[in-house]
Amino acid sequence: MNVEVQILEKQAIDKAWSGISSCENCGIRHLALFADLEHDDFELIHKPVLEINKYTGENLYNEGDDGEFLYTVRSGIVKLTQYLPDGGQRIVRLLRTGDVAGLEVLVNPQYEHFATVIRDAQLCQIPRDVVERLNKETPRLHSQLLTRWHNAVKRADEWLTELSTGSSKSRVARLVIGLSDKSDHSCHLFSREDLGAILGVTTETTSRIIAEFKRDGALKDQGKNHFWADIQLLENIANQN
Amino acid sequence: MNVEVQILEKQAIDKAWSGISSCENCGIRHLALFADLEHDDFELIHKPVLEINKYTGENLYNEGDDGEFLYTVRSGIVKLTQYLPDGGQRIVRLLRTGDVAGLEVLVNPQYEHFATVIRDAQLCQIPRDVVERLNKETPRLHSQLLTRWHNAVKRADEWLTELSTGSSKSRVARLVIGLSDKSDHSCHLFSREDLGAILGVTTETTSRIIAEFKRDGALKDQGKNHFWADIQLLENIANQN
DNA sequence: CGAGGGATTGACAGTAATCAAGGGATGTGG
DNA sequence: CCACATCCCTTGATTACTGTCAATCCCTCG
Repeated sequence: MNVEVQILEKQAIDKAWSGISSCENCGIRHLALFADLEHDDFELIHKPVLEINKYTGENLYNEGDDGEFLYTVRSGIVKLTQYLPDGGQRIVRLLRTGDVAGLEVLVNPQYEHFATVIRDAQLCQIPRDVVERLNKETPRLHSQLLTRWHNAVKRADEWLTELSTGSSKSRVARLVIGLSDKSDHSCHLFSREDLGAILGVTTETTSRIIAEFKRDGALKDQGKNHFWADIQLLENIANQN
Repeated sequence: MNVEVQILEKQAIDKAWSGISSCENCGIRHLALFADLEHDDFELIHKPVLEINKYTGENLYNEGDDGEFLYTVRSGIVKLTQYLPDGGQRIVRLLRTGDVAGLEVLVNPQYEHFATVIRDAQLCQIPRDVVERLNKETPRLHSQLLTRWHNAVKRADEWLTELSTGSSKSRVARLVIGLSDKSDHSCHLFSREDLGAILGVTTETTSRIIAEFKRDGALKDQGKNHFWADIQLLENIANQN
């Protein structure tokens, strides 16, 4: 952990101990796990909720680790990866603002994925105890928890039907669409390796297809894996072969 | 719906109205959604929970339908299917004894899949109201609900890493292992079309690979899609190419 | 400027999809 | 009881796609 993170965490610790209000007044609370909590509920938080920063490539936790914390994503993107016995790997989900990493520890003591930041992220690190206690003592957390689980399943299903069905080209097109901001056609991609692990294809295939999209004008390179995307054209590609 | 089903449903209706005890004394309750409920909780069930029989090929509900019921699978197998805009289809999950179809209606009013029986099934049809009411009034349902959601996500992730990663041959091998009873090496498969839709490959490819397994002795045909499986050999196949 | 890591491209082999035809079981009607 | 139709499974031939191995390019960083 670098010095900058330590300092940020120090500030966060101060904030947490100086008053639980950090959660109650959270700027993204309407998106977060604690959205429905009321004033008194926050009294139940007796362990610090840290606000931490993690940078691309850093790891949150590993599969099999004892699940001490849940992480709410405030900004950035986290990937969840699983490995096969033969070494094959697959990214099974991406987490973005409002999503929670490590929900499974409320049911099972160990993490079920490798969680890695793939776009600089700001996270809330919530001790498992806190969520368990709130879950026992206030009904206002239940519906948020059910909603998170529901979203995870829904996303997993879409991942399967949209990103793991059809030709490589269709799948890359669907992924690019999913990573695009439809309002301004901007699109920030990940490394070809990660894109491949999301789609279950090799990095070479991914690279070839994205290069082809660039040649066809479906993507316009703006440097740093940042592109302008022709959504309509990509949708046509996604729905044909 | 045929006459036999009507008669069975009639019996089930009689049972349900004759006393809510049908759920309280359910033979598979330890596996079911209501596992943790206590005597008084059953008083909250004011609508009939029907026990229905459905046969292979019959449909439980369609994507987009208004979700009036949840279904607990007592026996048999139900597939959940999703379609792509271009007509492609994909089976995203199989439900077996103890699983619940249609959980999503507790969060969202409409079903999110097509649910179809692929092995003759006995189901409990539970009105959504009943579960919602229980969920509001007794905390003992929460942990079961969270567990169901957790299982659904876990299964979805395994589906992706094990059944949608690697060569067709590996994937078919993994699927066959997953459908095998390890204690007696028996294995009951589905139609080649369904197997293909589970794996995201064509029926021809699936058929070729299963035929090859038969020639190699990994599977021994016992008629009616029933096989003896050499698990060890299949695992070797799954973990190489 | 050189080193290193990711992205791209090429050539080729291997795999899976497609199109098409046969085989085998089941069920129905003559 | 047999002939035939139907449905699904199997197989073949061919094409198209994707993985593999290897080389090169490009950008960033030291």
